[in-house]
Amino acid sequence: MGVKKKSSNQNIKIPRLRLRTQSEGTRVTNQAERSADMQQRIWQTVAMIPTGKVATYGQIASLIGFPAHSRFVGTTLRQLPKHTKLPWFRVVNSSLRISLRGGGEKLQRHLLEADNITFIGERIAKAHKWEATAS
DNA sequence: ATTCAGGCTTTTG
DNA sequence: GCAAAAGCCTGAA
Repeated sequence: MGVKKKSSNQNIKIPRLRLRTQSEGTRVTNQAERSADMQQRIWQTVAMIPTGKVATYGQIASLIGFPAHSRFVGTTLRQLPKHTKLPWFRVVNSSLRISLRGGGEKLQRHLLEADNITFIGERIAKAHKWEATAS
């Protein structure tokens, strides 16, 4: 594969989404529109985490092109409806630990274990970290 | 406009 | 490995 790698950039394929057109009759600010677009990208990226793998918030943020927005990834996932089809539970913090506090932690771990993911204490085995590769 | 808290990350000690 | 501090960015009050 004659792929030239520049700096520490990984061979990651970033999903390209069309910017949605302005909805009629509804004026949205540029900022709101940008956030909505970021959320779309977050959803799409999270959706492609394969079963048995986990990604970090920062990893998702980098994949969508905003490496400094790891917290926003968390905020976005938090707002998901309970019945969502998105595998939100496959996103963990940079220590490969569950960030959720309260009852959510138990649920997330349960869902991850259902995906055949192994824990070492509170930490997820490194082998489970998802490495997005160019297809 | 300002302040604060949030499913974060990285650096230091 | 862990705790504290500092960055970073957004949404809500």
